[in-house]
Amino acid sequence: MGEAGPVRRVRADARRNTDALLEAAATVFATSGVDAPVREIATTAGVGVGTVYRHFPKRADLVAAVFRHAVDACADEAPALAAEHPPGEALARWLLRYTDFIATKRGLAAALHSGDPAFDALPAYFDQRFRPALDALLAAAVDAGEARCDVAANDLLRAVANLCGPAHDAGPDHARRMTALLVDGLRRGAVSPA
Amino acid sequence: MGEAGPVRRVRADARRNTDALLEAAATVFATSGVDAPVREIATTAGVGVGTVYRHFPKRADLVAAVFRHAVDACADEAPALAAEHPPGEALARWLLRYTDFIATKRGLAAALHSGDPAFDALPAYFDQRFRPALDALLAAAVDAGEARCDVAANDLLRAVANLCGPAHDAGPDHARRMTALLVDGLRRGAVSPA
DNA sequence: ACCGTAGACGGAACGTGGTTCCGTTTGCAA
DNA sequence: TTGCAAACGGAACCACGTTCCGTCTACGGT
Repeated sequence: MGEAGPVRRVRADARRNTDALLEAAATVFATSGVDAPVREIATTAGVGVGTVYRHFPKRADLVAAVFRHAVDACADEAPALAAEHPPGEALARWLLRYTDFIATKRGLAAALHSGDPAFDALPAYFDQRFRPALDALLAAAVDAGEARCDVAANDLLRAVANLCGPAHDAGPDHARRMTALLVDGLRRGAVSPA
Repeated sequence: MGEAGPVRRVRADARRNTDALLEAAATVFATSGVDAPVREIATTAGVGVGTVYRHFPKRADLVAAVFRHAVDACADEAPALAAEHPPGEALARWLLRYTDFIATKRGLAAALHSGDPAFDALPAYFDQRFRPALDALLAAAVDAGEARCDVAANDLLRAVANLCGPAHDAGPDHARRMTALLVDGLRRGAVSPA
């Protein structure tokens, strides 16, 4: 099931452009929304449209790639936080980080439900990356007696996501405050470690 | 607050075209989805695009008009059914009719949440037409002891709509069967009339 | 019945955005 | 240094929504 034969090395400029495109797209999507024209992204990346389509055959593929990239960045912070903070603290910090992810990517999330086949695999990817990440944090916190044990990672992910749902509220940090509240409750019901 | 002065009569051909467009749009939307190009609708209606835009300044206005038209058609059947059937029967029949409406207009419903200002008034219109219509049927059925009295029209509308939500199920009449189930429950808990 | 005109009509033309094509350039291994 | 597979750029193409404007016509007035 591994790679077959000597993988033809990707050219350095090709990799550089892929990265530039991913970064440019993230910026542009944040600035002008997910509907920003491909040309704008190409320009921002200092690249021709042809190059965009070489790396991402369809516009939706680029959107999907940006999404995965963001998911990765967020998920990868879980172990990092776990290494630098006590379990309960790490859990709280990561959930706040996750809150930002959800809040930031609302536009992308909407696009996911557009029916485009390029997005079909994203929900699964979302789960596959976030669930284990949160599971680890949660287990550690529970073990350390710093979080209650009757909440599943999945429920937590969904709950926080929903908490950030309706954006017709006060200040921009409303979501963070709500999540903080939730986390508070999460850390209270803890039982002492065995 | 009434009309001011002699309203300049609308030309006969103008009205004919509006009707033709509404009908054509409904057909095309059902056939090719809500994203069908305006030109296709114009052609189907036997009209030039200029005429489409004379009657509906924005594409979204046409979509909204078709939606309202469909709402009207469905709501107007309520009194008609009430006149031809016993209350419980009328109620059941109309809810099935409403189920078809929901199932058929899923595409339109999705468009409603696109943020286009042309759709802002539609949810209110939906309520304003359907709630009273169902209220009447429901009240009559309850009075006749043919339906339980502890269900609100609003809840029923929402429930049926949700029932038709996920379309990843079996046969195309899945929604109708689900609604039938619901209606069954509705008619059971009835109490004899006073 | 006939006119004059407000208003309607059709469809070419325009602007924007996605996608394709292809001649040119370039990283890299021999 | 050289050869070429692969990558690049961006003009060109196509599909849409929307606008413009010259032409046509319903209909109230004579």
